[in-house]
Amino acid sequence: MSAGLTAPKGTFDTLPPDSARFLAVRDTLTAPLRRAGYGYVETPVFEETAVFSRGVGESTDVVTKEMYTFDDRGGRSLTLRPELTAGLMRAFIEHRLHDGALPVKLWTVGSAFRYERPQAGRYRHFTQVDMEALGTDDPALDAEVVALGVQGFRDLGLTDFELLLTSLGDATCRPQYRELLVAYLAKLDLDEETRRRAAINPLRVLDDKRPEVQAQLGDAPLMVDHLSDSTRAHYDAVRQHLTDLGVTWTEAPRLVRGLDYYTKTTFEFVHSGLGAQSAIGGGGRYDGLSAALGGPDVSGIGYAVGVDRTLLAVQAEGLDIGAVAGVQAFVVPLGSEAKRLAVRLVGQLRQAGVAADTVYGDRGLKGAMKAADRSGASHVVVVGERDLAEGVGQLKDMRTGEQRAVPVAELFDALRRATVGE
RNA sequence: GUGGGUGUAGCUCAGUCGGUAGAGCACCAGGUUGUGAUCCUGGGUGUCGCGGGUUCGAGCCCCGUCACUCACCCCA
Repeated sequence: MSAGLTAPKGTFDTLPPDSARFLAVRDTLTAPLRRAGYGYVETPVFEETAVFSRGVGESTDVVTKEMYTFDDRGGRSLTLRPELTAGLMRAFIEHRLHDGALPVKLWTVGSAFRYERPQAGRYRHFTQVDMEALGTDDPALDAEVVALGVQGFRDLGLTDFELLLTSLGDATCRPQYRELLVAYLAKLDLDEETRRRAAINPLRVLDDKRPEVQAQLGDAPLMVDHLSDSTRAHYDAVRQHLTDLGVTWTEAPRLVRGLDYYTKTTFEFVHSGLGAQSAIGGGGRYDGLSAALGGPDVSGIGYAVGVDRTLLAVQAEGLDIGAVAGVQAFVVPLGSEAKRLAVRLVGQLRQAGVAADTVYGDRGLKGAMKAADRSGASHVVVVGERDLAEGVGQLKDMRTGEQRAVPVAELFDALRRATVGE
């Protein structure tokens, strides 16, 4: 709009009243984690670049072309986190949490950064809720993690979302399957770009949305048909537990994730009201991540949910969440003497836990009443010169319009009583 | 990174054939020298994204550029 400073490309500001909805979504998504014994963790928003190049995977798009990487003044290569799991795992290893009781259950929420072409629901700066259950390879834990994700969306009132579920195999069966798939893809008529992708990560070709590509994949071999016995047993157990937990899902044998660390159970939450960027959350098991970062060979599972995208989903479904409460009481002074009383009264009310406000700047009575109306206050006190001369203020109920004189000394109590229970 | 669409007031938008801007909402003030939400009246709050070109004259036409947006890709 102006030629002045603007938020960087691909970023946005969240302002009132939308910001209240953002907070409500964020807190609703994390509540199930807190109820399930997950502990809050805070890690830096930037890490040594190796945390991501080794953790997320050297060959991934995220690492090769989407990271904000820079050298600091000490010559260290640092990177703004493109996701939150790798940093959490780094902290888990650094502080030897694996030496304690297992599983270690953690969650965090915060900013992530990726240099991508902005699009609906895709930004260069975004906010994720991230949770991890580390150190135990128990299918019941996989089910717990998935169910907690579902719970967050349910608590928001979302209905137009779906859980996509599959197993990506493990270190024993995936390499064999990968060979099968590579051989299959080699026979297809694919463009240069897709051929390159097939060489780096053949599984990702399965996820291609272009009809001309999909048309050729009709009888492509699927990972779920080539799982090892133990991996299959694990996946079966996960599904059994999910059924017991009342979670429904859609089998998605072609589901692929763009981060290299995923193994076995893999899932995505998609919402139908968001356009192309339909994934509001995703995750899975990553039994090789700790070792890749130089830690012990421990397993892990977790997910990331996009707070901004979930907010878009909430709005797409027209859900009324995080409505701004406004204040309960409002004081309108006329004249400098009344102003002192108003400031004092509002201060007392706030200390007593009553949400209160007054007007600032030079405003006439009409304008002040308008501000009082906008504030959402149910009760307003008007104090003018004439009232002060009589030692009273006018207490007005904004809903009924009724107004009565109250002695100045009793205004605080009268307002506090009037707003109780609101 | 590739391709399409759009940029006019705080917001949503109109602007004819090229003649230097308008509506609704919002906001402010007055009607009521002391009363909001209704009503009436008044107020435009603008670098027509930016830069250049054509023209007597550009919001409108041309070129470039930036931003936003949608899709591919990627993914939260």
